[in-house]
Amino acid sequence: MGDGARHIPEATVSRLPVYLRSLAELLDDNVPTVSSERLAEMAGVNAAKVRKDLSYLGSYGTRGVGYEVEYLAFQMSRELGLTRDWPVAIMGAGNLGQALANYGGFTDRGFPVACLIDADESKVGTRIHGIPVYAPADLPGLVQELGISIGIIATPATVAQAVADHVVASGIKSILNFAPTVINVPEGTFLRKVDLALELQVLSFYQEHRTPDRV
Amino acid sequence: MGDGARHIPEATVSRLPVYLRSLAELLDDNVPTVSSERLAEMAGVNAAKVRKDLSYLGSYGTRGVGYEVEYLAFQMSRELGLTRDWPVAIMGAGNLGQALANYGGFTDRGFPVACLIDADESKVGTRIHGIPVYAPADLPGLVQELGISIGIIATPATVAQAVADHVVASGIKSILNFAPTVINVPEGTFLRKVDLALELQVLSFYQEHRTPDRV
DNA sequence: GGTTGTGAACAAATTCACAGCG
DNA sequence: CGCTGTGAATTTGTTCACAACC
Repeated sequence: MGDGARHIPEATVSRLPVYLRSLAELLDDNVPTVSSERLAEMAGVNAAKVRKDLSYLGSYGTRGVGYEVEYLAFQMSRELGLTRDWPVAIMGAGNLGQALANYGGFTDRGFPVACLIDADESKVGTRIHGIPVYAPADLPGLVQELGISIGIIATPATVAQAVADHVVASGIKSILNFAPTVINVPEGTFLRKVDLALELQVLSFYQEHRTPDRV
Repeated sequence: MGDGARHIPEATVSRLPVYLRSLAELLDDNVPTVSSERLAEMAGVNAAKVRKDLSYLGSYGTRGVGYEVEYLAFQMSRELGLTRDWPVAIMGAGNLGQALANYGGFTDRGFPVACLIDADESKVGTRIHGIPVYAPADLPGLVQELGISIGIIATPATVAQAVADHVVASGIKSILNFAPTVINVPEGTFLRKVDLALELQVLSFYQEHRTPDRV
């Protein structure tokens, strides 16, 4: 066991998955050690940032040598809580919900899609891409039985807040919101958002103002 | 005309679309003016931040009153470059590409999906959700003819860099990357990324470390 | 009175630069 | 000698607090 790191900055936390992906590539290629310089190149950041970020996890490097890939990958997975699966429920079996259910990337990375939830009676009881569709009222039971820990909101914006409330009431503590609206959650619930059109609007801004190199 | 704002901070730019969405709601409800306080509530930030952010666009508020919703929305749209459409090309007609093509949110917000591009010969020439599928070699011509300005990369990670290079070579200056890998673009090309699994991994971290209220 | 717009104070994040160690 | 780990410096972003103005 043993630890030694506490309070990792938010900015660092959101870069850890990027480093982990790079480490996975290196593992695939049987590369035994990696320098901060090389890891920075792979992750698209600079070397000082890599070293500072990794230092929050502990002193896992060796001066003059670099980081042992396998060991660092293990420590990072552990820190990120990725040594176990986190089943997710996708709220909304419309376009976006179905697409996400069919997107292999979640299951591959330890986030199996346990169920889809939709209010449409005609969808309940069917399977979409192999994933069973349940009614909203079934959610609390599913959370218990399947150990669902994350809710992905893929509903229209109009109902997103109500759906989020139901997700929280069902005992889920983490929400990833794809609906293009702000939702509020109580203390103790973690919320992140992905706003697809927002990203395009930001690109539009920088296209108008032929400003920087990389945004 | 007249202007008066220059060099808007990145953090502000990525909040502008959120404010704009709130303003659109207020417009729908025929609300004539809005205070920074109310706008902050709708956008999920605090009032001081709203005022500072809006001040970069110019002095569009009235002390003691607030901001005129319609006027502010117009100025913001103009600043974001949203007074015209920006046609996009989706690279990759697999799961994710098809889902994005079918996702109404892009077209609705001024980013019509002009085409899908896929290397698979059997898909080329067909239509998916009404969007025509072309071969990669057709891209430069399409950029010219359809005025495509943004490329959305929805290919597997393995080919994402090559696809990005092709997008850039075809004359596109803005890229939104959905592939779970880092891609490099030359100076003068704008790049943003959406990493779906990354967001879940960050939630996993905070779930392990029962840390904050909101992430 | 009410609300904006903004300098000044503060906090977070990034980068520098080098001592410390293998 | 090479590369990490980290304090210090710098930059960027946020929040405060209040004068300016309607």
